[in-house]
Amino acid sequence: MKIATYNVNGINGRLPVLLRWLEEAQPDVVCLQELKAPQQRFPIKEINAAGYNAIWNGQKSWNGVAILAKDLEITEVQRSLPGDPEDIQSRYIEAIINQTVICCLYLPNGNPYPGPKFDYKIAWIKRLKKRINQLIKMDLPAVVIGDFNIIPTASDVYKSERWEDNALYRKEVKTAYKQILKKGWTDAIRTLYPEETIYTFWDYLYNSYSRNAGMRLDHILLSPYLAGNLKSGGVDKHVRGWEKSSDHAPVWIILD
Amino acid sequence: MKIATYNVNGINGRLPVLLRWLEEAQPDVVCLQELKAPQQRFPIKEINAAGYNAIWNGQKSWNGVAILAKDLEITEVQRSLPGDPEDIQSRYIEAIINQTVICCLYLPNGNPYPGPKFDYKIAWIKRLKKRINQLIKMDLPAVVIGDFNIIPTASDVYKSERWEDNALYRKEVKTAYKQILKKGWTDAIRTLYPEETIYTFWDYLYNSYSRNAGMRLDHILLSPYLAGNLKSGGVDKHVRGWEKSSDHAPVWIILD
DNA sequence: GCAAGGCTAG
DNA sequence: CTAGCCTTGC
Repeated sequence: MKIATYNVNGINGRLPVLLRWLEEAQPDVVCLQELKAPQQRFPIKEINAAGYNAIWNGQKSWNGVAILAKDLEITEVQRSLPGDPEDIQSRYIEAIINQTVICCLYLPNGNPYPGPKFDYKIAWIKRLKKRINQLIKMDLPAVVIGDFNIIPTASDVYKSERWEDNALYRKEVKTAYKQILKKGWTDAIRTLYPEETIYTFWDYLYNSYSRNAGMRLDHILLSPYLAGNLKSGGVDKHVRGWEKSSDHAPVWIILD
Repeated sequence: MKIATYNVNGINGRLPVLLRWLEEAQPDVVCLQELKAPQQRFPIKEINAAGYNAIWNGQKSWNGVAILAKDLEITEVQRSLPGDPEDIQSRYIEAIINQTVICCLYLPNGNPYPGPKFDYKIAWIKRLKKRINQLIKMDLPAVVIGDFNIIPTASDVYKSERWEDNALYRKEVKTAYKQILKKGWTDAIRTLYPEETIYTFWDYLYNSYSRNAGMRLDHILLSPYLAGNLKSGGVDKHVRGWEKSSDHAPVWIILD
């Protein structure tokens, strides 16, 4: 089973690129972030025509997440991250597909630091930990996947020294990520490539992509149940170079 | 010499359509209206690459006029319509090309009627008459061409009875147009096709184009000196059906 | 319905 | 830089 994540940065503006990549990559399951479209404006017709079922959680202008699956039933489990009924941002959707729990997330960016947006990010991570640690406790086959807006280590960003006070790289955030791994989650891409420089995001500004001034923000975490099934994985970096591309590239793994 | 007018409704958004039409129609002289681009954002490089010289009078967001010519020298005569130094709208540009005076105009729409915008339109027409009647008095070969925002007669609009109070069809405006013709200007398209229903504009709304609910707003007037040289002319109506088209279609004549 | 610009967020 | 939304004008 090939499982991928792609922050599309606008599902409607990105549709031609998304369809082109789906056709090329043929993933079985795809988690999308930053739909930037209200629930009714998700292009379900075109997604269906490409051979995918989908569930999604839209929001006007910002955020929005979706899970797509090809020839597999999608059983929706959660449409929001438990723990804060006041939180109305569409950043989380969870489903069972092919006997595997798929947790698709778009974690808050948190900038500027310090401030309420950073506090919201930290609180959101806390809720996430609670949710996903339950999955481990229940010994379920689970994948936590999406745009974490977290740069895990200095190797995951170009010129890390410039990012110390950025919410993507603040020590509170890196610590939280480490704690998640410590509970038993496997960072699939880093496990496959322990030493390589791997980025999943390049800013639209400053010619970041051509200078390869990127960062690794999009992650795929495997529960202990699944860790041994990891076959391969990677970043479809070339997609970032396509005309009208997102600022993120798709990330994928294959589980057997 | 083939001379055309085309209200592009945004020169930058319309560039692919404009270049496609230039390639297809091969006009020698083209007058453009509604550039909707400041002076510095006119795509002169692409226009040059298509084989055209150009002069233009840009304005941020609104209006804007240009004259293009292929293999012909453009001698700019006026960058605004004389008679009101306070008028800063970019609606007029005049040049001599191939020994012919080309007056390219984008006449004010004038809606809503009544009101200051309508008064501005009437005042603008008065200034125009003054300018172009001088050209006749001097017995010059001259073409007054562009988007007049005037529906000359009931035959020039779908369901004329609905338009009596619209600034495009108000009697003051129709009367002014008739007065212009009376001074000796020849409405080239109407002269070539005295009886046909000919439209040059179809609103983006209400499926106007597919219902052919249009109007004739773009005109080419010939001075007496040139009237006998009119060979042929027409409206490139099919261009209005192209993907991402303007709401106007190009209008052209051939003079010998 | 469409284009531009100004806004906000990244 | 880029997307979406809002406003303005037609």
